[in-house]
Amino acid sequence: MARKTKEQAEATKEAILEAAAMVFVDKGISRASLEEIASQAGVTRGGVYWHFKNKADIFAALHEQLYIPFSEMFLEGLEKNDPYPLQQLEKLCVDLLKELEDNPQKKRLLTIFFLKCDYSGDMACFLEYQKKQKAQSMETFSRYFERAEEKGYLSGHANPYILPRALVCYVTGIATEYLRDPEIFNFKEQAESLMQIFFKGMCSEK
Amino acid sequence: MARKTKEQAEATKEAILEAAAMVFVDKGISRASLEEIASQAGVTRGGVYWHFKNKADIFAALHEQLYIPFSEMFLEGLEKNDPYPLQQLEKLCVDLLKELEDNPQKKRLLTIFFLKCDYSGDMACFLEYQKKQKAQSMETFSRYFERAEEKGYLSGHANPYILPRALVCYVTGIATEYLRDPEIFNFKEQAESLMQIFFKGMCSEK
DNA sequence: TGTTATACATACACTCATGTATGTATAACA
DNA sequence: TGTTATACATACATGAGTGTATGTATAACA
Repeated sequence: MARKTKEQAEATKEAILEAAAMVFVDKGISRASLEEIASQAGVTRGGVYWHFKNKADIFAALHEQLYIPFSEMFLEGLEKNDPYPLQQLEKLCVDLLKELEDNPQKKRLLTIFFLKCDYSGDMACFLEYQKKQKAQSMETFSRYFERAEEKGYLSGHANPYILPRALVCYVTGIATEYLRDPEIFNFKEQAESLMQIFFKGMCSEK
Repeated sequence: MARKTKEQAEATKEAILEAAAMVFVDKGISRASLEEIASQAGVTRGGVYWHFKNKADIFAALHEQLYIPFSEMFLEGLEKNDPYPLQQLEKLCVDLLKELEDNPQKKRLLTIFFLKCDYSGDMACFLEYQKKQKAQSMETFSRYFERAEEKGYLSGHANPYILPRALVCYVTGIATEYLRDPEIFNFKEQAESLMQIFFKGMCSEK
């Protein structure tokens, strides 16, 4: 009773990833066993080793699943050439937070990455990956701030080199604290205020 | 050749903690073995088990070492009754970042807590501990903002309920990103600018 | 329609860290 | 000064997870 169709095989691969996300959130990556992931996906460890090299390889697949879609949002926004780049960027950040609140899979994955993962040994390479991802985000953010500066929307004390870094810190900080304790924020109501606190300080006009 | 003096025993206990911090940063908590910690501290596993119940118990000791001193800073500031509570709070945050940069032990410990720890199983309880710690920080921050509001220093859109949370997110976000890649920030030069970005948006006068 | 590669299941060998039990020299204390 | 609790070292037992090797039914393909 073995040998499934190609589509069926792809389905079990996704089932394994889905199961892995659940087990990782629950037990943490270090304590998660491939045995438990396998059984929760309805296969044995043999099946898991067929689709993935090891635990880190599963993690890598989940990692891409999250980080690809996030960066696209901000790149698309750039192409619109909005007359108010700061408001545009602010709104994108608000949307990002709300999306995080509404999308349980993203919530699960980010929880794993921020709180259920020990980035050493096999996993250290993902810090490098995240660094590159984040450098790219900041590069994108810079474009928004540069446009804002060209149009004279930036106040003097806010230099455009440090602003994108500050924004990344603020947003990831909010996300981390939210995942650490989801009850402290209700993004549907508070995401706007949160981002306002950051952005209202940079406008040269009042 | 066993049985040391009480002071000697206390010294080996500290040696174990020091060794643990080094091994935790290097291998991560999940991959760190008590054997390696012991040998790096100049004892055997027997010695480690004499002073600590297990790995989580060692972690708990390191955890307290960091979180006690941090919260005191902001409480002391409150007693001074500074006429400009926002500037005072801003300066304390700047000092906190610079302290993080200058103090290698704090840097090591925070790196462990943010990047080398998988908060599940035995370790899940520390998230609770951190939540309480952070709630207390926010409580303290609130006092600064309340004073600022009484004196009319807060602009309308910045409500004092959400401000302390936002500040905590910003500062921890900066710390996390800094530990993830210490080269992106130089706090000696940039800590002021970073905190300015946050605070200049909340003052009603320009 | 026969062959082959696929998509797993099963079985095996091995490492490695953990917890505990026991031994022991000596500081502390009366 | 004898006794006892201390501060470890040593030895042992154990399990849990990992990686790989092998088995096998069948989809895919020619």
